[in-house]
Amino acid sequence: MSPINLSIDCVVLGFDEDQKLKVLLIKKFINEKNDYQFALPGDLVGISEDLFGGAARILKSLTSLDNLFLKQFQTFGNPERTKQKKDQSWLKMYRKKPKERVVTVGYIALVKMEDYIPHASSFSVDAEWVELSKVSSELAFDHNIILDNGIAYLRDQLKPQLAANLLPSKFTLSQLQNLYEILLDQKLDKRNFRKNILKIDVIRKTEEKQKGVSHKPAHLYTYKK
Amino acid sequence: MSPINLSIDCVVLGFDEDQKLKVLLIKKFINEKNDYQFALPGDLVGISEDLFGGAARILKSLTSLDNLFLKQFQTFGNPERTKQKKDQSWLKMYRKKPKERVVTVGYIALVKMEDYIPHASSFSVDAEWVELSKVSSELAFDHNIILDNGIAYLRDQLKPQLAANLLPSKFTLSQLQNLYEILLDQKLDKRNFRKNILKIDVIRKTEEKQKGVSHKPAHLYTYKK
DNA sequence: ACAAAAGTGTTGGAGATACACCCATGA
DNA sequence: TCATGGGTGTATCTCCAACACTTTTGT
Repeated sequence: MSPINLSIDCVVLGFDEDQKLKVLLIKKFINEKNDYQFALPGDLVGISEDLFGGAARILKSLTSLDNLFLKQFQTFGNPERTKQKKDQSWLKMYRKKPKERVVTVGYIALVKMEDYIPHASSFSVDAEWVELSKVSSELAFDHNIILDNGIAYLRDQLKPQLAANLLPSKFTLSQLQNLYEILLDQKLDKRNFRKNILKIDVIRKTEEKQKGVSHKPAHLYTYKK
Repeated sequence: MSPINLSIDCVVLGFDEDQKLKVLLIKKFINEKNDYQFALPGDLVGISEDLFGGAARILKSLTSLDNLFLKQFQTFGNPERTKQKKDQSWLKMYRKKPKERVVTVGYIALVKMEDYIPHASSFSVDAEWVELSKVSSELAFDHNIILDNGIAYLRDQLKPQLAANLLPSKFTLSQLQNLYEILLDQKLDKRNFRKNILKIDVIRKTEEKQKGVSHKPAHLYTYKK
């Protein structure tokens, strides 16, 4: 029986200073002519490597960050998922056995952009933050599906604690509200939002305020503990 | 690189006439002396078999039922998950390569006990419905963990539609409430429960009533559509 | 002085919760 | 006639949604 290969693919999300939700994509060169396609970062699972450990390894090699929010959300096992024509060129260049089936475990990772070190990637290719709405619909393999499922998973897991993993360590209430609005895909009432988030008692007002903004500077908050 | 094997394990739940939530376990004989252990039904994934299709195949061979509620909930990939001593005997008897790593995809299935045909199993072993609270803490491999995670998944996915997959096609409101109470692990107020479930308009009262009970017979309801 | 986002309370309505008694049947 | 679960309505409370103006800064 021909074996099934197992890989991990990561949906890595960041929330930028410009208040946009972005995903980290890998630019894969698929031939000698510098043609490329985008893909989610991923790799085959090591033979004695834990799945979570594998995801952490991929993340670390990509961002040099440890201890990210990192959660398995779904496994993708369509036997045809790596069989499309568009994907054969890359497979032939980089995989010993390009025709073998690959099942992949999807992980979602949240990173604070302030901690992210550009070009820390040890991938032999470029990593790039792409705004969600601008992601190509022609990612490698079934990565568009994986991405969509990852985002959907995040949306319905959204809890106040989750946002802590995307925001800088000090943030304004408007930034937090913004993030919520993007993830929930709906406008929220400012006064109600503030009432609610303060009531559940997970964030604390600091002494500091925003600087250099041409309007009333906002107080900065942090997550408790 | 030594390959990673991929399997599927199913947490199959039924809601009995005696109002207990039960899981379908396989009795595995682990040596020639008729010693056995219990395990979740599962199998290796066929080389060109879809994951969902594989789960459906296992379910069908076990219950002869099609079109069950069937949902992937988590993948378990601890490299040590099949390495415990208690599991070696069975592996040696039934697997060609008992030492190879196995990663397994967990599916949860809900079956209507009225549709279930006892002894339909084509497994060469016995299948047995076991009340959840009475399940051995020494299932094969990491199956206790898989079971617990499956139940937890179900609890927080609980929606009215879900219950339809566990109840007989005609049921009383008390049965429905009972099921909710078990899944949510809390008592619910009878009047409020009825108000709510009727308001969301997913069930319909039929003409029929319970028979042969030594108290006021309850109306039977069905799910709409 | 103007533009731009920060910050702040109150009210009405909907939905959730709490609660107790009579009814129909079989034994 | 008794035991058992079936079936029903109301009052209260809590939570959520709606809503507009003043403040502070940079330009």
